[in-house]
Amino acid sequence: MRIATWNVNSVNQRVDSLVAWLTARAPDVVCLQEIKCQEAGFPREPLEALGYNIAILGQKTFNGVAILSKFPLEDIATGLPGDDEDVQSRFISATVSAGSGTVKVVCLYLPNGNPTNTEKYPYKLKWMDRLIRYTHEHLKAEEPLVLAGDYNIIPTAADVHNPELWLTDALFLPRTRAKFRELANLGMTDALRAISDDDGLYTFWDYQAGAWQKNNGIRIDHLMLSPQAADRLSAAGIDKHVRGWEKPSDHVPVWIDLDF
DNA sequence: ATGGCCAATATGATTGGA
Repeated sequence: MRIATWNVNSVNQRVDSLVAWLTARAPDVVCLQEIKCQEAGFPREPLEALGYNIAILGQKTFNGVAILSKFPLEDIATGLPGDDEDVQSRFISATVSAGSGTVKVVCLYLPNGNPTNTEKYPYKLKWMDRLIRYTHEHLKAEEPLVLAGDYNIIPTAADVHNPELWLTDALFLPRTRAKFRELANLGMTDALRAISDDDGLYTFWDYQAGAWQKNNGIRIDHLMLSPQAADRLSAAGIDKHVRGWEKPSDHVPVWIDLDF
């Protein structure tokens, strides 16, 4: 089973790229972030034509997440538990069954957290605490679980082209990275790092200041795997070339293969 | 952080992104 994540930065701006990429990479399940539309405005038809079922948590203008799956989507749930006041559309989950196995897939869009001297950074840290609690609870099932999405977290200095520039940024602050390690230490495996220790593996290049041309990137899109999912991991990759397409998102797709 | 961007909005300037 191939599972991918991609922050598309407006799904309606990315339909042509999405169709081209889905056709070439042929993922079974795709987690999309920043669809930037309500459910009624989601471009269902071209994606359903490729054989995908779709679960959507939309929001006007900002955020918004969706899961595409060639297998039926069951037990769809929206919203990360732990804060009834949080109305931002950043979390949707579903269970996917292939013939030979079942996996729970979570699609998440973790808050950016900048500027750090505003309420945005505490919101990010609290969101991470909620994600850690959610994961802790769901790991008790001892089943394949994949947390895929835009984490807005640079885990280590090996995941950024120029670490010095990010030292005070919400994506790279010690407190942010410590909470990411806390998630990992529950027993979640960073799929890409289980496959490769290479430097220069990035998933985001800013639109500004020629970041793409200079390869001034960061790795912030991740698939975190429960032990039962990690034991089935056979491959992982970043589709970097997509950043060079016409009218690109600033993020590129990341994918894994699980042996189901 | 930023020279340089991009997307959405009852739009033509502002907000948010990372």
